[in-house]
Amino acid sequence: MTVAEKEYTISDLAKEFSITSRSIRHYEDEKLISPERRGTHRIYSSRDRVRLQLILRGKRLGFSLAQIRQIIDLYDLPEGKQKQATLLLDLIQERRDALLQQRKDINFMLKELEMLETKLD
Amino acid sequence: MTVAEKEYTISDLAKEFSITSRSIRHYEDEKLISPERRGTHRIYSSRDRVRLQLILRGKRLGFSLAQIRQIIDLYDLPEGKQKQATLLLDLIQERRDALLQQRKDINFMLKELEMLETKLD
DNA sequence: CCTTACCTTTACGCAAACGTAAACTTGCAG
DNA sequence: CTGCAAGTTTACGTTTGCGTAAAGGTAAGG
Repeated sequence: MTVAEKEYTISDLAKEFSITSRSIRHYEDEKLISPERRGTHRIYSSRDRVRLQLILRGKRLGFSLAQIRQIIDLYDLPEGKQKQATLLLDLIQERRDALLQQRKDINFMLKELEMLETKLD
Repeated sequence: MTVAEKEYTISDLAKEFSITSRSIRHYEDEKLISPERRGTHRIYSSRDRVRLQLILRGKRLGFSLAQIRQIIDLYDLPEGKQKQATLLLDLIQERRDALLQQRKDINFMLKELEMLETKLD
């Protein structure tokens, strides 16, 4: 007996994350998400909702949709399959490096903003 | 006696930061930087170089050139002038909030990447 | 059955951030 | 003086990430 999964319409998610339905459909066009279809209508699961959150996080970090897809694809690993594990680890390392650089940039800018603020006595 | 300031050509900086001269000229078109002219040629000072670094940092963080200009303009305050200090402080706070959110996003993603990595035993 | 709200696809539009080609000009090295 | 590399402007082209109709399908209430 499977517990009833939560389901969402496209506008449910659009409202919740303050984006347009158009954007969500666009992410689908770009293969970032692929909700179930009930007839013609899209039905989003909790997993889809999580994917959308990942997408938006990536966007806030300035990643392109293509890059975000790369990251997301990492989550959909065939579990046991680590055939190309090396490639994946490389990709992960690459992403990590970018994120660490970004964190440095952020910390630098935060310091600068602080200095600017005190300058305004 | 002023110490001789370092000077750079456009391709000096392009090479150093691994971008094209076209990009640098574009930033100038968008009023993000305005190097001295010696005849028709552009001459970049150390201050210009720092500005360029700021621009690139902003880019790595996913800010638009327009947003970056806003940030950069904060650095060029008329020193004593805090006439619109409130507006500026608001702007600074806004930027800071965005940066803090980004840092959260980064930390989240770093954790996720770590989990993914261990999943590849 | 009909309205109303919400969904669908298709497709053209648009701003941002450069790429790229064209057609010069400039400034040294030889 | 002559190359030749590197600079310049002008302007059209390209990609990304949606906005915005247009034209209609669908489901639930009255």
